[in-house]
Amino acid sequence: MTKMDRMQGAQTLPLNTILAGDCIEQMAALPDACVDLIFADPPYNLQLKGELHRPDNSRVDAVDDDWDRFASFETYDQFTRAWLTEARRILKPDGAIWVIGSYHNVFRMGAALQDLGYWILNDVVWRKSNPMPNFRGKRFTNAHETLIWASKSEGARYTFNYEALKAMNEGIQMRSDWVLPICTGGERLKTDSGEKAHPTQKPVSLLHRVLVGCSKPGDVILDPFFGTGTTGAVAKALGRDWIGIERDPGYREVAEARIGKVRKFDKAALEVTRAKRAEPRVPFGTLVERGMLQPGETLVSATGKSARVRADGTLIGLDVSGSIHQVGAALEGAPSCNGWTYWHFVKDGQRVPIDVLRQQIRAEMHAAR
Amino acid sequence: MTKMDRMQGAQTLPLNTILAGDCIEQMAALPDACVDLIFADPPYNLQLKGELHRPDNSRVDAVDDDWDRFASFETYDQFTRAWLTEARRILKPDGAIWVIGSYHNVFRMGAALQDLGYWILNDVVWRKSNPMPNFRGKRFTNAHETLIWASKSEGARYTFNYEALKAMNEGIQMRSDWVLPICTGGERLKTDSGEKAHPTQKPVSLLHRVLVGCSKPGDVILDPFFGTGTTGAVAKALGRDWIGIERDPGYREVAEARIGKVRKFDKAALEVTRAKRAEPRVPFGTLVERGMLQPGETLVSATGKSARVRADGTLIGLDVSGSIHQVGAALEGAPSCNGWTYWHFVKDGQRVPIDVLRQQIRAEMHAAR
DNA sequence: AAACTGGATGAATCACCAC
DNA sequence: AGTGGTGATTCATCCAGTT
Repeated sequence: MTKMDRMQGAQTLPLNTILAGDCIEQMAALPDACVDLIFADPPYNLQLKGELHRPDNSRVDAVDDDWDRFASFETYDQFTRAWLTEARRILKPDGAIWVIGSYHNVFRMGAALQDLGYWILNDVVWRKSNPMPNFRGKRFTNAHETLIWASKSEGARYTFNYEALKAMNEGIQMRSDWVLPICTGGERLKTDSGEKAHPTQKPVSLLHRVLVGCSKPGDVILDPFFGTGTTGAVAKALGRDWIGIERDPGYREVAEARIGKVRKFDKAALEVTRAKRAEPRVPFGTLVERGMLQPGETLVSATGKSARVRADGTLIGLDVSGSIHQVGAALEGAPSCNGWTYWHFVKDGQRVPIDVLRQQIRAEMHAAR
Repeated sequence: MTKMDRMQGAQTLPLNTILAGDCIEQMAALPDACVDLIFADPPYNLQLKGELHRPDNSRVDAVDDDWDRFASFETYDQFTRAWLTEARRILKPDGAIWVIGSYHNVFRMGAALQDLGYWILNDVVWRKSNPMPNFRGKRFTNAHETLIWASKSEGARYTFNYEALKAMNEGIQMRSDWVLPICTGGERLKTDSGEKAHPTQKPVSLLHRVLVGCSKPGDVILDPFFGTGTTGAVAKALGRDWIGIERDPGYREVAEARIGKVRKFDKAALEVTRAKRAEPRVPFGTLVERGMLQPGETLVSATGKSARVRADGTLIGLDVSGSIHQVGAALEGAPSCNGWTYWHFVKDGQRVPIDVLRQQIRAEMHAAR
């Protein structure tokens, strides 16, 4: 792309503004092949039924906004295919799209992307370091969301800043799973009355990684579900042009104010994004799952006690069952016990502390970082 | 389910065998509602174009077997919907399914599951601790695969061993992202000539977590894409019955030999941490009947509320009377309240939760059994 | 001042049995 | 099948207020 092209585009495109209205209609008013990258965080169609309370009886503030309600999967699919069709038309031939969703909607979006001729490059998992737990103990903690990265078509020469991402990841190739905290604290935009300005504000760190990895300075980034404008804020800071589309006047107002305060190349703000990296916790159950220890196998202590391993990674001794720490403490009559050093397995007649197995797993995890 | 039902099922179902042939035809020959859990690892529809080479020019041994090739998304969808339809028919009403895939096929499977009436419970990310790097540096390291866990229909009472999974994870509830290594080393089955026996053999650890978490001893587990039989091997070790379906005689042979060598873990090892919900119900009135609490006695809460015990096992407070739960909820203005943990009696100046008395009764019931 | 404590909160498809 | 009663259930983080 020459400088001249960019100048012409800049004259006709509503750069660095928020378009008011429905995203399909607003995209329809844009010319063909004018956008380098699209980031889209559409309604998830959560289909929540009743209220949910935490064990302390406080009420969970659910996403029950009108914009997230659809009559059926069919209705949702029609909506999805309509906006993805317009999005593809306005993408440049070597442009790309990122979409984000949860299991409620992401499978439908992925299938639609493929059907419409997009070419999926990766799916990326945003592993939340601090998700909301499953309060009723009925399912796994819903601890991630899924992003899909796709080019406009097969064979397109999409932008991928491999070295920048590798540098961002301490010299190791960036993987398809990203550990990032959810948007809380000072980053979370509030109304004057102290409520959250938007129920699903995405963290700056997520957009930072997407835009650093998959766009260049001067690129045009479009977000058809702009909300409170995280995409615009990060694009501005990184020296990209942006176009937002948002229906809700309240969200637009918050986004305008927010982006107005952003300074270009504000490196200090971007450094906040790094996720903390502590020594990984290795549950004892992992050793059992991986077959390093067998259910039924006997562990022994230096004091001559013994217990047997169960399939769920608990131990069972005489009259007691529970974690390696609990059973160790009970057998010794002690208030607490470090099961990792207390318990040993027997190999070739030798007692080996189970902590040796934990070290092996930690070594693997470290290599995979 | 009674013992008799299980015996009848055992007589008609081809338990603990590998059925030879196409999975749709073989499932069609099974009766309605006969299976507790399905684990399915279908062809991924990978669509690899040419050969892939590492930086040192060695060739990557990719999945390019015939069974993994489909002419188009339409063909793949037809196949997917056909086998998922049969799978749903043979599932018991409270049964569930796990499917695994990558971005090539998982979006199509997820949408099909929803369209066919399955109810998605979680999507789970298998985060590989040792994935193959992206040799060309054109994309993110493809470091995960996606599993979908779904019940047969909305509202079904699926099996979820919450406490066992929590125990397996050092006392913290299990999340939707699982870090597990890929299947390598001694676990990876080889042919006589030393090649991989199957291109996509799944690790035992993955199936262990699925089966410990979502099935019970004695359940019937079906795997319609059996391959080298990881599902059968883990099911046998965990004391579950299994049915495999596999087209390829070579894979069947490897699987048979493999499963023949597996030993079932003993009964004590298969016992898993039990949920409190499984404990017998004790009416509060029993404590009064047995004289553990006296009619007229005052109970107190940690929040400073109080109420008095009546002879019929109800409480009476200011303006309210009813069960321990109802009075607690009313006094707190809460939607619900667990009276067992909310109310305390006073002994030697100390507040003691009435749940302690319930535990005494349960211990007696246990001893008398 | 630094450390500690209590409260709040986040895209959530979050019981089950007896009558 | 619908209703009502019992009673089981949470992790990481940030902030405000206190020691």
